Amino acid sequence: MTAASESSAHNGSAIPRGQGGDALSIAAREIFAERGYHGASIRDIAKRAGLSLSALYYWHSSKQELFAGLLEDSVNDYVQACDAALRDCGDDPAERLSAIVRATVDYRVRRRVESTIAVREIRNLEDEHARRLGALRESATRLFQDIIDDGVRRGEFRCEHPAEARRAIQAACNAIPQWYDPERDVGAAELADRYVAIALRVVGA
Amino acid sequence: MTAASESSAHNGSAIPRGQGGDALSIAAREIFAERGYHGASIRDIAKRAGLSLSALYYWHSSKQELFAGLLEDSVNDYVQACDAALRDCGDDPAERLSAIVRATVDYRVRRRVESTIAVREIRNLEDEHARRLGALRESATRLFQDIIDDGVRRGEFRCEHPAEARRAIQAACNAIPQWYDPERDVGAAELADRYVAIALRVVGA
Amino acid sequence: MTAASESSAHNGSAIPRGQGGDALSIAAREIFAERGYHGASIRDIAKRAGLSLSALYYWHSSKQELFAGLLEDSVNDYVQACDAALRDCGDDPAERLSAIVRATVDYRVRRRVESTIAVREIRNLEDEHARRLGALRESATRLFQDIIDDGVRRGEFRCEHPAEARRAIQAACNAIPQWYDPERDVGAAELADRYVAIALRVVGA
Amino acid sequence: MTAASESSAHNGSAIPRGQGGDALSIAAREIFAERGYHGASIRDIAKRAGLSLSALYYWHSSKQELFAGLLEDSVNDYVQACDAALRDCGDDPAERLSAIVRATVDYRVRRRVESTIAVREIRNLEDEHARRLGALRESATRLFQDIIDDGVRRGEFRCEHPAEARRAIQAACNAIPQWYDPERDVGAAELADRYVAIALRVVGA
DNA sequence: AATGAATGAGCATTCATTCAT
DNA sequence: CATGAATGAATGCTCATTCAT
Repeated sequence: MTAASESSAHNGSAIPRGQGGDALSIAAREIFAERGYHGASIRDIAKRAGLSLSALYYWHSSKQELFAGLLEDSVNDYVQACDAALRDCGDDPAERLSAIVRATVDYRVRRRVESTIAVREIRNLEDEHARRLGALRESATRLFQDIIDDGVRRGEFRCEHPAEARRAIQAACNAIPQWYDPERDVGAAELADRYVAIALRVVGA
Repeated sequence: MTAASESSAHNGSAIPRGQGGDALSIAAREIFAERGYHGASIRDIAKRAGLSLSALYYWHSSKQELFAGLLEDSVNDYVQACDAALRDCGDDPAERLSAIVRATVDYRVRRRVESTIAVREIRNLEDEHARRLGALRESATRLFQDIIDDGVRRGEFRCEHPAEARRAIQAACNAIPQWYDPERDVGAAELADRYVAIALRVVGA
Repeated sequence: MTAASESSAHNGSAIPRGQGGDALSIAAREIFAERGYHGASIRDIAKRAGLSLSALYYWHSSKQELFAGLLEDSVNDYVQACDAALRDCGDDPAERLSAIVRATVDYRVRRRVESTIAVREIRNLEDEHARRLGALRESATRLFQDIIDDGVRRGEFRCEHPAEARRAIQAACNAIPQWYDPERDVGAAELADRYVAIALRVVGA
Repeated sequence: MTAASESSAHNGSAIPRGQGGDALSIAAREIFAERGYHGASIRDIAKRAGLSLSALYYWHSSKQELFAGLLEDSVNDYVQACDAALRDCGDDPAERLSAIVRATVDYRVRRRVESTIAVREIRNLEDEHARRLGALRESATRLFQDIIDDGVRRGEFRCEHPAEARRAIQAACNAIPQWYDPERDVGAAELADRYVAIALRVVGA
């Protein structure tokens, strides 16, 4: 807010670097995931980060900004992971669908905490943040949809209702953080294989 | 926020004496669905019901009880709908899977508001309520799982990971209230047909 | 409040006769004694009496009236008991002091519950009630003081500070309900003997 | 209500930053003494301290803790005053009884406000606090009882019921804050003399 | 003689946030 | 970078009381 805010802290990426900032981001992620946006109190977040309430306000200008920063980073990372996966493969629809499902499952497993928030708490974003995140999310949706539509057009997928197919596949992947336990369940790679198989069946590959 | 708030009880004419309980349940359903458990304030619920805060406490002993009652009713109804659907069909796994998917989609469409709560807000139940609802939910899960396992055993379903198949199918159905808009999207029956088709593909029928 | 209030219910004695009224008075006595005026809720009083809240309002026009009625009856009874005790004895100061102490101890033991209230909760009376009860209490105080002053004047009591003596004796008697347990401690008669002995020592009889 | 409310902290000049805790304790003492635990609202306490409701919660975690802290401090001080008084005198029972009565009267007069609370409001303590304070109180009681029992054993006191004697003496001292008015009544030293004389008579010294 | 339904004011407490240092 | 102290608005809930029957 003062001179300090000209430093690297508040410069676009809403999650700042530095010890205090990192601890806060981690704590916020956990607590938002555990209790949801309204159930989480910034007091508890600061306490878990081992910092004072005022320190939190040094790094983030409000609860909403802290929350939005988390979500934005997470969804950005996810979209980038999808882009990267698609960049590394040809233009065969089945191959591309496999790649994006694999990227999605992988992300939901490896970053379970953020995913919990991203999947369930988006409605708590306000105004500007909501618009920006909504657009990002839609871009991910379009990645899926384009692949499926392309497969149908080429005759490689037999699928009468491509929009439903896409929703079903995304819903299945997005539900993973609700039940997945890394200590009890299969690893990310194996799980991805299984969801790829399911997705291919859903589109009638 | 959209259709829901127009169907609210607070529409000019006052609530007839003695019918406050119903108005409160309806208002609570809407507001919990819109804002989640922690985001909903009992003051707002009472206001939408057209009653005073104290009247809410005359009918329900706490916010948690009001919330739990809603969830319990909803999940009970859903399980009964599944049971009824399965009672009316033979023992062919494909037929049974179709029936339960159809019942699920139908419930999620017709009772979108409760479904939103039941699907997303269960974690906010405390103690006793959580235990009871957890058991009920698990019984619904078992209905799905038993059908799929049976189909695999009989060789009618080709499906290497039946637990994953079940999760995918349930996740897809449970996501419906998040996007479905009765004014824009297809009717319940048609939607059920589409999800039955998807489910049968997922299990490899 | 309506025609019913012309009956025997609200006619001076604030504690009405009749089943409901009695049950309420007993319950009120207990709960006011247990939790004090502000700690007691009329809901709990009605519940312990086995009646509805509205029934309480049939018999008593407010919490304050119910409370004041209890106190008034109790203090009236006490003053009458003192008067009666003094009427039955001669004019010897020691005899009279013994009589009034005996009457006081007896009342505090036999009507422990009311005494608890009368001793500790008088300050919660409002306006009119406070004035009336204050006067009554003072009349009891004067009974004590007159006896002691008389004894001093006659040379039967050797006592330099009669007001202090009176306060000490009353305080000792009034503290009885705070510790007395009828199942563990000596009976009322024996206890009265002991306090009479103490009182006579205090005034230097 | 009378002298107390004039000594309140809320007298025009605002509370200096960082000294809110003291102002709150003083205000709480006064208001708890005036209205009792349940009759006192923390809003009123904060208001009299010249602070906001939230500031009260910055310093004290709950109404109960605030209340218990006051009581504990007061009873601790009293027990220490008794200990100190007894440390400075020989082992003659009459001398010791005089010392402890003098300390008690002195405390009840000098710290009338806390004494009012400590004497009348202990029953409103919960759990842990109640246990701790109960033990402290009992230790004070034992100080009295041991002195009296010792006097009886040595033949210096003639007293058939030492427990009753102790109760009477304590009750008389504890009642002082209920009637004592520093502007109208004799000073602490003179009052202590009078109560010492009464106590010595009660035990038959 | 009593009830079920409702109310407005008040309760203790927690919230996100700000200020001064 | 970070803190301790403070705030106003809101929270879930209970209170004494009243209304209509």
